[in-house]
Order: sequence, then C-alpha cells, then structure tokens
Amino acid sequence: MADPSRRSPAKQAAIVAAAAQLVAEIGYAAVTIEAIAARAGVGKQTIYRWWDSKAALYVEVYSQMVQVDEFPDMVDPRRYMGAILRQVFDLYAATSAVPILAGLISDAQRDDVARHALVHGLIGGRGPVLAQPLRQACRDGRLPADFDVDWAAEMAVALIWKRVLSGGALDHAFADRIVAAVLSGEGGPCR
Amino acid sequence: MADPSRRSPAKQAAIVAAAAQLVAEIGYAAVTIEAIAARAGVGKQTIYRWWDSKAALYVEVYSQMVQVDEFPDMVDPRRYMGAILRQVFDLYAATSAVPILAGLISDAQRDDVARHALVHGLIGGRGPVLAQPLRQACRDGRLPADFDVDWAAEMAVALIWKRVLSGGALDHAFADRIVAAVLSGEGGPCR
Amino acid sequence: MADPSRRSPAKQAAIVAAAAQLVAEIGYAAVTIEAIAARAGVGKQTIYRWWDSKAALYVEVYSQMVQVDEFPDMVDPRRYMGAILRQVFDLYAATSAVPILAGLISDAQRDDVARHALVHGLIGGRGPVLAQPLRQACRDGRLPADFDVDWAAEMAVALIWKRVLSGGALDHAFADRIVAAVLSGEGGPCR
Amino acid sequence: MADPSRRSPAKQAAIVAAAAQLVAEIGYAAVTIEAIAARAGVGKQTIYRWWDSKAALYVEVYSQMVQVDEFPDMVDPRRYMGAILRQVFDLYAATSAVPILAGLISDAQRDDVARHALVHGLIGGRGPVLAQPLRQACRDGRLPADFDVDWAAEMAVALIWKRVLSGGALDHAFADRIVAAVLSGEGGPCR
DNA sequence: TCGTAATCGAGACGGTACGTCCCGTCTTTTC
DNA sequence: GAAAAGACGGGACGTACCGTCTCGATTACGA
Repeated sequence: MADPSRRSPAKQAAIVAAAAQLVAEIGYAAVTIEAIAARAGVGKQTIYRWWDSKAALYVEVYSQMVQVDEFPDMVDPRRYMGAILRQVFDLYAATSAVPILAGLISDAQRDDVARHALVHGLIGGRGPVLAQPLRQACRDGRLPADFDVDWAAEMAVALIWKRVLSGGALDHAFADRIVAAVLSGEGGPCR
Repeated sequence: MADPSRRSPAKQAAIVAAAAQLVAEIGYAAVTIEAIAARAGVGKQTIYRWWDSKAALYVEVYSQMVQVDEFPDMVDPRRYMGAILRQVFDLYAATSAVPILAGLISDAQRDDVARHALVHGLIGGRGPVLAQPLRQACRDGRLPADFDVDWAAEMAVALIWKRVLSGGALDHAFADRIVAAVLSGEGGPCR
Repeated sequence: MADPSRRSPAKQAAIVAAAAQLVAEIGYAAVTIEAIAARAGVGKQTIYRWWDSKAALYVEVYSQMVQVDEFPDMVDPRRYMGAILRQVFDLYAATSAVPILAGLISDAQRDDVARHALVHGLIGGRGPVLAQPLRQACRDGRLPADFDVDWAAEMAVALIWKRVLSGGALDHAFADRIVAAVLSGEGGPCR
Repeated sequence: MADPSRRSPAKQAAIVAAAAQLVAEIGYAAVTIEAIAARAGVGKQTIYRWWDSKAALYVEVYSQMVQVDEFPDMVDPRRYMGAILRQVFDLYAATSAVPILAGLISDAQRDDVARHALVHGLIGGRGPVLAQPLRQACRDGRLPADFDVDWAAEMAVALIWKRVLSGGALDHAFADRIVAAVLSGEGGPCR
C-alpha cells in the first residue's frame, strides 16, 4: 500500500488499539471499519490508506498481540514445542487474539490478505516458530532424519484452528496433547 | 419456522439446486440469497420462509451432497476409517462440497445455524459416522478400551477442516495419513 | 366481482365487523387484508372473492356505518340540510367512520373502487341525500330557481373532506357553518 | 437529519428533477424511491439521507414548483385573492403540481411529514399567502373587522383540495367562484 | 512570521445486499 | 366441494456497510 514509513505512529497505534478494543467488546464480525475509525478518532480513509481491508488490519493487530519473544531452549523438541504452545495459549488467554484469529480464518474465505497471511505462516504456518526449530532438530539428530516436519506443523495448526473456530479450550493440557500427538508417534526414537 | 409439511418439494429442490450451481460458478462468498432466488425462479421470501440464512440453506445443500450411504465393514477400525474418508473425499472431488464446507466454517463465525451445525457434527463432526463405530470398536476390543475416541475424532476433523480452509489436497493419500495419525499412535494395530 | 347473492351473510358480516374493529384499533393505513381475514376467521380468498381491494371493502363498511335513515322534513332547505349534517356528524362521532373516510379519500388516489365511490356520490357526493332535495326545493320555489345546487353540494363536501383529512372538529357548530356558507349567500330569497 | 450544508446541490437538484419527471410520467402513486434514485443516478441512501420519505421529498418538489413570487397589490381583497389563485392555478396547469398535491394529501394519512406540511400550511394551507393579507385587510378596514379569516381560508383550501383530489377543473372560473364564495357572503364588497 | 502545501477528520456518495412486509394468486388440506 | 390456511412470485421498503470521493480545518514547513 502506501509507504509505511510515512505512517504516523500515533495514529497507527490508535487504530490498532481501537480495533483490538472493538473485537473485545462486540466481536470480530460486528466490527466495521467505520466503527474503528470513529473509535480511533481517525478518518476512514486513513485506515484504507494503510490497510486494504478489515482483515488486513487485524492481521497486524493479531501479530502485535501474539508476539512470541522468549524462545525456550531447543534441546528437547518436545519440551520446546510444549513451551512455545503454552506461551502462545497464555497470550490467547490474556488478549482477544482468539476471536481475531477465528475472524481471520473466516475472512480468509473472502479476503486475499487474510488468506495469504494464513497460508504463508504469518499466523497459522508458524513457520519460523514451529517448523524451523523442528527441522533443525532433525538435522541435529534430536528427531529422526525422516521426521515429516511439514506434517507435524500441519497437525498442530489444524488442531489449534479447530479449537479456535469451534470455541474449544486452548489451555496447557491442550498444548501437551498437541505435542504428544505431533511428536510422540514418530518421535519415539527421540526419547 | 413454518410447518415443514407445507413446503413445496419442487421449490425446495429448485432452491437447493440453484444454490449448488451458484457455488460452483461464483464461489460461496459471492452467492447472495437474491441470486439463488432468481436462479431458482422463486421469491426471496420463499427461501427465508424455510431457512434462516444462506448458511442454513447451505447446511442442507452440503448434507445432500455428502451423503455417505454405503458403510464399510467395521472389522478393522483402520480399514473402516480409511474407507469412510476415501468415500467422503471422492464426494468432495465430485461436487462443490469443499467450497461449501469452507464457506460454512467461515460463516459459523457469524451465523448461529452454521455454528450449531458444525459443532453438533451434522457436517464436520461426522459424529455418527466416525465416532460411534470407533466407540463400538473399543467396546468390542478391536481398539484399546482407553482409546480416546473424542480426541481421535477431533484430530480427524481438524485435519480435514484445515485443508478445506486452506485449499490443500483432499485425496486418498491424505485419508491414509489421517488414519495413521489418528489410530496408529495410541491404538497400535488393535494390539 | 362474484354474485353477491351467494355471499354467506354471516361471513360477510364477520368480515365487515373485523374491518371496522381493526380501523378503530390500529387505524386505516395499518390494516391489511391479511389481518382482516385473520380477525374474521376467514381465508384471504374469501375477502378477495367479494371485494377487489381493501378500499372496496371499506366502501361497504363505511356505507353501513353511515346510514342516514330518518330524513327530516324538507320544508325549509336550511333546516333540512342542517338536520342531515348533524345526523351524519353524530354517526361520525359514534363510529370509526371518519378515519375510514379519510383512508378512502386517500386510497382514491390509487384505488379505482374508492375513486369511483367518492366521485359518484356513494360517499362524498351525497347525491341522493344532499343534492336531490335541494334540487326539489328549487323547483318548489323554496330556493331561487337559479340556485346552483351542484356548487352548493361541492362546497359542503369540500368542507367536510377537508376536516376529515386534517382532523378538524366535525360537530354541530360545523354543520351550521356549512349550512350558512352554502345556503345563506345565494339562498337569501328563501328566508 | 444530517448537516444540510454538506448536501450536494447538484445531487439534490437531480433528485428533485427526477422526482418531478417521474410523477409526470407514471403518476405519484407509482413512483418509488428506487425509481427516483435510479433516474437521478444516485444511491437510494442519498435520498434517505436528506428526506424521510417519498412524501417529504415531494413536499420539496411541490414547493419548488408552486412558488408564488409576484404578489399583487392588496388594495382590494377580492382582486388580491383572485389574482393569487389564478396565479397558482396557472402554475398547476403548467406543472405536475396537482397530482403531487393529491398524492401528498393522500400520503398525509400515513406519513407524518406530509401531514405536518399540509396542516402547517407549507403547501395547501396557503397560510402566509392567503390568510395574512386578509387579516391585514381587516385591520385596515378593507374587510369588516369581524370577518372570519380562518374560515375563509379553510373554505378556499377545502374547495381546492376537493378538486385536486377528485380531478375537477382548476381554472380561472373556479378561482373566481372561490373568491365569490369566500369573500362575498360575509364581506360584501368590503362594506 | 507568515503563506502555502500536504494531511487528515468528517462524512457524503454510488452501490449492493440485506431481511421484512404485504400484495394478489395459487395450492393444499380439512371439514 | 367449499373454504381455512397459508405458500407462492413479486416488488418495494428502509438499513447497513462497503470502498471511493470531496470538502474544510489543521498542521507543518520553507520563504
């Protein structure tokens, strides 16, 4: 879109904050660009200048919300993945990230930005966070060399999306179950 | 709503057919109730009389499309599940069921009918088709007594939804992978 | 429409009564044929069989309501006309005739039956009741031979319609004023 | 409603013009807001933003159409009133004002804007144009001090409405008759 | 210190679809 | 075999937002 360097940081923050508030208050589906603009004290055009759509804006809101910044040690893949997932789920519990993620998965059926974000890992693929460390572990022998990292990542993402979409619990127990399902069968040798 | 016995079967079929055609032609998101009514040669009200929303209508379209009517033998849970999934995926390949299912999962975030249908397995949960036979197998000893059928079903559904939503392949190979992931880890070959 | 002799008098009465009730309760504009049918315990078709439209039905309701049956002596045109008008206004006060008449005048702009009824005196022209006796009075010399009966009738009707439409008072004082306005100027010689 | 200073004069004119055309072509009752919007090349909402209803819009159309701008001398009330009425009737003959006025009187039975406009003389009451000069004439002695201006105005309006509603002629002869009926009886030639 | 340009709020605008209402006709079912 | 009950095609309603487009008021900067 427009040159992001020209974004007024204050306005941008106000918009993102307004968007986050509104999801919490009325839910993703009920939020309109007009409402965000009004809440942020900003013209509609100012939003459209920087984001193509509601979904595009919420991709940014989501990624600011769910910022994994402390990466655990990658000694044991199981431990690592569990730690990451628990951290993410804690963020989910503390923010409105889950309804946003649900809204984005939903919007991905009609919005290109959301679709692209989901498919290309900004959100769902969790490429940098999930897949790469596992790939490294394979190379290092902490996972079998033929371990199918992509499949593991797909399973994890699938399980998370499913609960996000259907309102299931996203707690530590679920995190452990995901790790078990994704790493135990094939991961046996790692033990 | 209204007394279902007064529903005109011809109209109902015309509406469902029009809805199915339109998804195939322009995609779920682009379909409007008005377009369905026009295509079916029907007043808009005739649609609203019997269905609360586009999603409610497509729940019916979907379940007519994906009618599993030949149930394989339940001797081996693995074989059974694989057979069921392959059958469903064949129906998916032959119809517009996948975009509809994606649309419904999407709409479930804003439409109660779709949400209810999804949660209660009429569509995706595959409750009767997937879970019950597995439960039976546990009771019969063909699966370990402590096999977690609900978790197995959730995994299967999650994997399918994920591919439906992100446009991944839904072929026999995928069916086999689901079976492996869902039944091998805990179950082993029925011990 | 259909042969009126085949009307079931009971149903017809029920329909007319329901129509009268409904005007009193919710006003002419808000009444629908469906509501009348429901209230009368009758199918919509039964109403349409006998009347072309809501307006056509209310023409009948109105004329049953405002039935002038006691005609005063026609010795003095002024007295006669005053008596007639007072009688009509008393009926107006006792029934829902005024809102019905207002509704009919209104509907006459889009309903042929109402327009015809208004123009041809069933309601407004008051031909039989107003004009003819005056015409007779001219012939008898109780009014000047060149007295313009049509103009007198038009004035009377105009004044009544105006108050009916704009919600003005329709009382005995108004009746007297009409008589004065319509008969005094020209009627001088009658005195 | 909205801030009138933001109204686009061009759109507003286009809408009013479209409305005027359509009455002329298909009659007041058959005109729909949708048709006006389409004809004016305007979104429906743009009409609803500035007018509450079809009637509200036509109040404006009518008052633009029937703009009395040359006021005759008020020396002789009879002459004055006759001149005004002839002027108005000439405008009626030259425009679609009569069907609009009929439609508005009709709509006043179900639309508050039309009712208010009619009652408060913006349209039919002709309050400022008819009543005030007569009132002045009373004060100046050109009419008897006890001349009932309100009644005179009511009679004039009533007669006009009646012909408007029932399609009677609105010509100079009618204008003269109104003047005669309204001013001669009580007033005599200003005595 | 001031013009002058860019920026931005506010929201009007054309447009699309919504879900509702009621019309007048047609169909089914019940008595 | 008539008529209640109400489904039906149709058309307009008034509303909600979309994404684009003016408009002034407000800044912010170069002269």
